[in-house]
Parts: sequence; C-alpha cells; structure tokens
Amino acid sequence: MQTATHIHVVPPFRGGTVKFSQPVLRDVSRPTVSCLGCSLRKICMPLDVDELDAPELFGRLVSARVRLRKGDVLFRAGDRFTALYGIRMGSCKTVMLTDDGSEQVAGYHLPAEIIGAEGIANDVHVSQAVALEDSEVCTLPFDRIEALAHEDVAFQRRLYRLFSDAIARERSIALMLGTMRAEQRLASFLLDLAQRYHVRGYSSTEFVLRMTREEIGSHLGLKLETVSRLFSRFDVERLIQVRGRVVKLLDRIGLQHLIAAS
Amino acid sequence: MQTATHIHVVPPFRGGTVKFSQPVLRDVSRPTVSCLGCSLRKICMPLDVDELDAPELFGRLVSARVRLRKGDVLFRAGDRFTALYGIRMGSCKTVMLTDDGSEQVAGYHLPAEIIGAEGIANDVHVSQAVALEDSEVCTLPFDRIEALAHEDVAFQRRLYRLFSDAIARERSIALMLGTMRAEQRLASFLLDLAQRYHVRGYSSTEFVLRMTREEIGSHLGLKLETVSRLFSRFDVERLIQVRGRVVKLLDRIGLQHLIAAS
DNA sequence: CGGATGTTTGAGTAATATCAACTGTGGTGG
DNA sequence: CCACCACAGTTGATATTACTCAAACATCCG
Repeated sequence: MQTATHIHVVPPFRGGTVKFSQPVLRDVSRPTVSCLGCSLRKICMPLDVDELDAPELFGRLVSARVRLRKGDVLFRAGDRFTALYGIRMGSCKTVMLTDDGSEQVAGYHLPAEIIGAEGIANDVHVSQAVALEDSEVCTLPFDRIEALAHEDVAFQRRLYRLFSDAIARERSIALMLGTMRAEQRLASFLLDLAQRYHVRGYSSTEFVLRMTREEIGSHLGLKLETVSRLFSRFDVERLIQVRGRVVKLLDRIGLQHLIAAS
Repeated sequence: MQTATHIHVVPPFRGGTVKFSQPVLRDVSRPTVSCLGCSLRKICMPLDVDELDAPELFGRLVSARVRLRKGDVLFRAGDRFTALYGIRMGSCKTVMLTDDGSEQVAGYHLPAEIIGAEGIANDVHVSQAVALEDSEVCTLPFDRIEALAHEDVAFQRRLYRLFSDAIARERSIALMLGTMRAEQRLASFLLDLAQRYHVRGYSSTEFVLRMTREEIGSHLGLKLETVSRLFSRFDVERLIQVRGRVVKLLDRIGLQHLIAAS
C-alpha cells in the first residue's frame, strides 16, 4: 500500500552505466514488519524505538523494509518528501547537487542512522540518497511519525533531538570544511568513522570504506588524488594501514594530534 | 549520534577581553510582551506566529524580550539549552568552537530568524551566539514551544519545518565550503544576503555588513586578506561597489555567472 | 586627538589542484 | 577459465590558489 511512493525507476548512477542497479526497489517487508533478525534490533536508535520494548509503537512507525542494491537510489533531490528512512544494514551516501551540476557527498550513513529530514521543510528532498552496498532500510512515513509524536511526548522529544542532532552534525561538517587542512580533514573523517562503528558494536580499529577515493574527497572538499596521497602518507607514517578500502587505525593519538595541530 | 564530541567548556570569546559584553542580559519585556513596535510585526516568521493574528498564541510563546549590545553573548557553547531565540532587530553571528580553540562563524543571522536549535539534542548549546550590533531578541522557552506544538498540529508542523530548514541551510553551507573557490564563496555569500534582505523588505541592492573581514572570512573558510582582496577585485570589476562595510550590488548576473563557472 | 581595531595591498610561500602516466583489480564475455 | 575492459587507485611533475608575513592606511570611539 505504502510502497508505491518508494518505487523509483533508477537511472544510471553518476551518468554512466550502472552495474548493480535495479529498475524497481523491492519491498521485502512481511505482513508484520519485523526487525528481530536485524543486526541491530534497535534499528531506530536515534528514536530509541526497540521492537521488543515497544512492539506496538514499532509496528505503527515502520511501514516497509526496502532492500537496496549497490547504486540504487533511495530518494533523489526534487522527489516529494513522504518519509524518513532508517538504515537497517549496509550504508548510504547522501549527495547535494549544485545548480551547475556539480555535486558533493553530504553524508556517509551507517546502520541505525535516520536520513531524509532535510526534505520536511518544503516537502521536497534537497539531496539524493544512494546505497553504497547492498543495504536494507526501514521506511518511516512522516505522517505516522507526526501522529506518534502527537500522542507520545517522550517520542516527540526524541524526534526533536533527532533533528537537532542533525543540525549540529552538519555544523561540525561545515566547521571541518572551513577550518581544517587536508590531512586534518582525513584524520577526523577516519576517527569519526571509527567512533561511529564503535557505537554500533563493530570494530573501531579496522573497517572497510564503502566509498571511492573520489567520494571521500567530495565529502571532505578534496580531490581524489589528494585523498590517495594522504592515505599513502598516513600509511608510511604508521598512523594507519591501508590496503585499498580496508583501513586499520594504528595510532589514534597521532591522528588526534594531527587534528589539534594548528 | 556524535554530538558529544562537540561539547566544550567555553573560553573567553576570542581569548581576550570583551569590550561590549554585559554581565547580565537585560530583559526589556513589559508585563505583556508586545511586538507591535517591531520592525517586523511577524517576528517569528519561520514559525508564522503573528501577534495580530494570534495574540494569545504569541503571548504564550514569548517569555521575554532581551536587548543586546554589540558584542553581547546570547548563549555560549556549553550553556544549558532552555530556549530558542527569535531575532527582532539587529543581527547576530553564531560561532562554532573547535577542540583546539580555533573558531568558525557558523551563521550570520538577520531579523525574523530563529536560532539555538542545535542545543536541543543534548540540552546544551554547541555554539555561541553574539550580537553584531545593538539588537533585540525574543526568548521562546522550549518547554512552551513543546506544549504549544503538542496542542496545535499546525504549529507543530511549522516547528518541524523550522528544524528541517536549518538542516538544509547548514547543508548548503557545507556545499559552499566543500565545492567553491574563494571568489565563488564570496559571491554566493553576497547574493544570499541580498536575497534574505529582500525577503525582509530591505534593499537587496545595498546593505551594510555587520561583520568584519575576519568574521566573513571565518564564515567562508577564508583568511581576512583574501576577503579584502576579493572585495577590491569585485569593486574593480564593477560587480559590486564597496566602501568599508557598505556594499552595493552592481551586477548580479555577473556574480551568478562567477558562481556557475567551474 | 590618539590609540585600538579594522582594512588594504604587496611579496613570497605553502598547500592543494590539475594534468598525465601507469598500475592494480574485479567482473564479463569469449 | 582466461583475457580483456572499465574503473579505481597511485604517483609524479607542474600550475594555481589561497595563506603568511609585513607594512601602511583608515576608521571608529572614547
């Protein structure tokens, strides 16, 4: 019923041919949506909605689970806003587009993050969300969110916090872009990722980047060559160990020091 | 959520003595707060609360009017979050602080803007708000906002839009910082200002900057000398006319062209 | 009027982008 | 299964942009 709004014809990713994209997003939800098999039972971590603690709330909130393949577009800039999306597994990037066609990776999103809130203001998404690997997301229709928030004051407050946190996060990205040099940007990107993986119960020392050097560069306001050179340099300096997209943090103190250095 | 990393104990503003700050903010509200004399009767434009249309709503929302002198701090990073603030007249900057003491101007705020929402997430402000000239702000206690939103669904929705709009705005600042060169940043800063003045009924062609070259530079991720040189160059190229802080836009098309140019 | 703060401009430097060549790598089709 | 192809990543040489340091000048307030 609700799925219609989430079906997109997926165009070629980045203007070229797309290897992995599917024409239609598949709704893999069952009659009763369940996240018991989810890697994080508490999928909606920011909203603190746990299926076991509050199954009823949960059922009312989540309308569908959508499976995405690498390169699939969850929503694009200009799409009508209808829902927020909680990432169940996998990862997504959100991309902002400029008037003249260039683009920037605005965010790199991991499981248990909720994306799409930038679209509420004008009922239109201002950025695009793309799966970086095969992923699953929960669709949280905004009218349901509104209704729940109206009934449940605690939920309402968590919703405000969700928004506020997004503002603060965007602000700290702007701070990074406005004040740091290339090596500092990459270092804080890596430490931020490590911390977020840690919170989610994954290794905060070793992880696989799901973005290309170009995408990382775009996110950090750098060119891909600069990112590549920095990875190499960090590797030589024994701050990290890189082999392609597999990164191992060797010297966090050193990385933090790098960021603090004026 | 990663906001915890952005909470700081606030040092003195810019490390030195503050000339204009007052130890205590003066509440200039009268028994019944009134904005009839306000330059914008609809002070809470983003929330669409008009004193004449909805005097009762208005009275319940605004607890106090605060007068600020140039340099006064409205809230600082680390302060407990209790309220949002609507700018009645004057202007403010919001400033983000890094761990190592450096800072960035996160926003330049004009009348009818509402600031402070970044503090909701952790009940603590993550940035600092400083008056750029003698100004007046309305204090909107957040518990009152919550109560009103709970009662009035339309108001609630406007509140969501307010937050969402803040996210989108921060995102476009990040886009600016991540993708544009110095001249493009300054051009879009000027055009954005012009547009915002226009919406508020002021001249969109000629206005007075309330920030120093250094503050503008900080906001745009540039050094003050770079900003100064660009102003001079834009002046020579007849794109604008600058005399100190008074700016007159002469060739908007030219400025837009500059931004679009790769 | 005078000091402090803010602004402009110049010369030299450091950081990052650009251009270019080359290397790995994973998926596809022969 | 292997060869190939497209794409991703690395590395070098050079160009460009913006920063740094420095000096002079302007402006605002007290």
